[in-house]
Amino acid sequence: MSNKLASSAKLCPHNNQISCNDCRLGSICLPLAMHEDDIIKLDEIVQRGRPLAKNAHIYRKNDPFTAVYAVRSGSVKTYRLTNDGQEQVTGFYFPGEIIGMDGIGTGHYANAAKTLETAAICEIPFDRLESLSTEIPNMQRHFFQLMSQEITSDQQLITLLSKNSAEERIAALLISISARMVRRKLSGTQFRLPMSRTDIGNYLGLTIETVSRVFSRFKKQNLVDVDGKEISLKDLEALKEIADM
Amino acid sequence: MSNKLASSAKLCPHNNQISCNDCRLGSICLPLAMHEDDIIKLDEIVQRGRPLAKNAHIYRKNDPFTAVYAVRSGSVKTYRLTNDGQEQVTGFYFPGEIIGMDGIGTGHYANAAKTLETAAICEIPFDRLESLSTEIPNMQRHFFQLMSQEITSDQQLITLLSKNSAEERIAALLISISARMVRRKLSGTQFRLPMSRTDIGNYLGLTIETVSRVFSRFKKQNLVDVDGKEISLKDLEALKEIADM
DNA sequence: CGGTGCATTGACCATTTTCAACTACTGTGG
DNA sequence: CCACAGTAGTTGAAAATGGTCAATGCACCG
Repeated sequence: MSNKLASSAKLCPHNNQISCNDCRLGSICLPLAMHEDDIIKLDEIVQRGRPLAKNAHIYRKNDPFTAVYAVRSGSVKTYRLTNDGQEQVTGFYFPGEIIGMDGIGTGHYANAAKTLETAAICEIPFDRLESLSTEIPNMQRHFFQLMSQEITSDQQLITLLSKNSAEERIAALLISISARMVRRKLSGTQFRLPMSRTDIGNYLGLTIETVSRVFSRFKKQNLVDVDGKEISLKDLEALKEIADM
Repeated sequence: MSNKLASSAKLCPHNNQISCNDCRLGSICLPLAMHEDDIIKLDEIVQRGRPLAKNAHIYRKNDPFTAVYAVRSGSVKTYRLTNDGQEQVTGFYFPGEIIGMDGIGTGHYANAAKTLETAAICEIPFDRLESLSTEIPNMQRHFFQLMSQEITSDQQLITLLSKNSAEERIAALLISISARMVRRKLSGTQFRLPMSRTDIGNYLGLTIETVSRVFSRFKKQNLVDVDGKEISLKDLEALKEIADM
């Protein structure tokens, strides 16, 4: 019976009874490279809320920093507001990825995070994570790695925005999402883009019209098949070539 | 006699005998908000090399990460290489600012850093800083802050590249450098830009020609006075307005 | 069934890039 | 000490990329 429960938990990522040990994201999420007994300690501090609706805020800019969050299911965007109130999307996050680390320094989140669709989120209170880090050296190291991954990915985006054309930017985003799908053992060539064209454009520094036109061009060149948010990458190699990797 | 030495040390930032306690960058560098006896401990691990020539590398991409560096005098740029070998400048750094933290995660620097002019650099071995951090809680906190400042400033650049015109980008850079001059108790309206037009353009995602034209336009509008690398900001308010702050 | 939000497409426009010519400055070797 | 090559910066004209404005389509929902 309890066995049956565990196995059904593996199947439904929205389930909030699941433990870090059972979670099939273990191989890419925080537990990555942790010993089983350390995972149990981590598991004890992780708060699993009920699934959030689409467009729900996980935290807002300037909220006091209390926790980092792991996406368990669904997807999330982070964004900043410019001085004149415009939105700037700074990242898209998929299951197994961690958000909220930008708040560590100041004690307040520098970004806001909201769900792009129904999503389940694990909350990891930072004070408890901090004390856990002193117990588990691997934990601290892994955490440092996550922070500097954030820096690295921001700098990749800087390069993309600074040097690449609209087509190159969009190809790069598709390739990046594809790779993250593969990491989750899902199809890297057929998936659903959870974000709107507006969000894509905002993230890549393009207007929604340009995004739409590039998708149409890619379609005409038989590089992709797009039907609204459903996308299928028909020629991954050519896309990688365009994305310049 | 030793008094005389100490006072002359304060005057010459290239001097490598100076201690963190005497360094006039103390108020903005790592010692910020540290107790005097903690500064002495920090001082013991800081390596002060002789001044580096212009265009000297402090570290290269993929060098093993062993230390972070504080700029003591002169200035530095950090940059990445794109897959096809182009340079992408990711930051300019002035005295009191810390570089090299992008290496913490992977154990290898993700960027390269080179001097823009003759510069003195303090090397802070990371393993010793790490153990010092366990002794001095403030130290660890301050260090976390530095890392997330890096994230925040990268994200500001992302926003700038994504949303702003050439004029806005350049105004924003000038305002940023001006503010950092003021922080060092120097003139915020008259200074020397240590980097080339090429570096500015590279950093801001513009061609060198566009940078040059924007400077000329600003000059015509009496916002600035430019003579090569010497610049004087004639109308700080108007520039701030353009930079959208 | 009409409304609303999101996406697509076209025509036109603006900003920035590209290409090219020219100037000023710097350092090196004769 | 001068000449000259090489580097850095400025300016102009033409080209291109992406943005703006506007019309239309389409799905979802009260």
